[in-house]
Amino acid sequence: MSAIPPPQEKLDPRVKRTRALIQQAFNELLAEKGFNAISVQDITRQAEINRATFYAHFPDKYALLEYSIRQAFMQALEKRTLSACHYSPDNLKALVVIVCEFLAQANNLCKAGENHFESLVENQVRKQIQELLEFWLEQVRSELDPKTAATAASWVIYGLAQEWSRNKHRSPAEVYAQDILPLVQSNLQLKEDG
Amino acid sequence: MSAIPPPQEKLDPRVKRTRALIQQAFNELLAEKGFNAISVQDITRQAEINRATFYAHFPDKYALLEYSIRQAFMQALEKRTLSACHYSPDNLKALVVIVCEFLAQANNLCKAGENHFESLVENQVRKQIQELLEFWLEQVRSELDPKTAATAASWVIYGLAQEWSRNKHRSPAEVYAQDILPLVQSNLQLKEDG
DNA sequence: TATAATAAACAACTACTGTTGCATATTAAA
DNA sequence: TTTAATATGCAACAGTAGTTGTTTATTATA
Repeated sequence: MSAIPPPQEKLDPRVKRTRALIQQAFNELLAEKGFNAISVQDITRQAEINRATFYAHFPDKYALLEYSIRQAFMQALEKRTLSACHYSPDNLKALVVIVCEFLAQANNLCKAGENHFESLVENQVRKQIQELLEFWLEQVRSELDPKTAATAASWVIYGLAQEWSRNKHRSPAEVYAQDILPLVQSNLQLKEDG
Repeated sequence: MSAIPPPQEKLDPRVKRTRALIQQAFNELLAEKGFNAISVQDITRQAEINRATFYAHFPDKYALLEYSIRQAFMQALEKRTLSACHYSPDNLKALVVIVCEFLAQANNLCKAGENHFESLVENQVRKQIQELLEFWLEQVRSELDPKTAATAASWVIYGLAQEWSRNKHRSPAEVYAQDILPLVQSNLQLKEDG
């Protein structure tokens, strides 16, 4: 059994049930206390499964968080069918909005300053941004190689979105995305006659 | 006693000694096994101090790593007297080189894929890049507010340097820094007639 | 030098981690 | 329906994480 489970194909119903129980328990606990304060014991007590069973699915609570975040962010992307799209300024702006809103929501889940929480969110979200950008850039001409441009842009998007999400007096995500769009685009270094 | 100790002022010699022992033990252990594999017990055994004493100085091993990284990166910056400088393209390039070389060195310290290690390094290093850039931007005119420009540029610098440092067949840091300099500068959105 | 402050050592404690071997229950497939 | 595979439950294990109260040793200061 894989530790970070791949997209659910034909899954043993027991596995499906157990993972759902873990996920639900985890979400409930996240809502009531910070990620740091949650132990694997807490999760398995809440889910009413055996602790050893948890370790059969995830190496530790950090892997569970990574998995949850990845799932949630993929869902946010797919809800707006962004993953299947090509590059356009509008799509890029939509991507920024999604990241902003996702991080704002994530900030509500964890008490301030939960270092590991933030780091794991970042890793998972930024990687997916980068993958999407690389996919887009395959179809568009840039001054740079696509890998470098996608890397630069993904870090900028994530970084700015995170700063925005922590700002208490922030403008709407749409407005902010519009504001920083030129900055983000400058990292893609697109050729004008593309 | 503060958990993340401030720059050493007049410090009780016992405190100084203990922290030095912890640091040294930590570095020795990092050299021989990955960060994940190191326990607080390991550190205190190696340093020949009591385990409770460790907790009097650092909340956990992650805080110790943060402290070590911060110290090391600050030293790398100061060695080239960058922190006292103003903005110039040459200084910006030098900063990129420093980050690249620092990350290349850090990658040697930890076995591949040590998730928490990388995250903590990133947090500490990127914050310091951002602080320095904000300091520079106070003296220079930009299209954006300094905070936003510094945020964007700091994420790009860190992100690109990290990708570069993981590339097995990488060009010299100087060359790479020169290549990506325009990209980095585009995030600062400097006014030409500054 | 005498004294007050405090760092470090020590020991004990609760709780959690990650793992293992085995029994039981569920599932899929012949 | 029978059978083989496997997920889960269960119990126990050694090891670690943090914390606490007390004692001892070191330091700074009057």
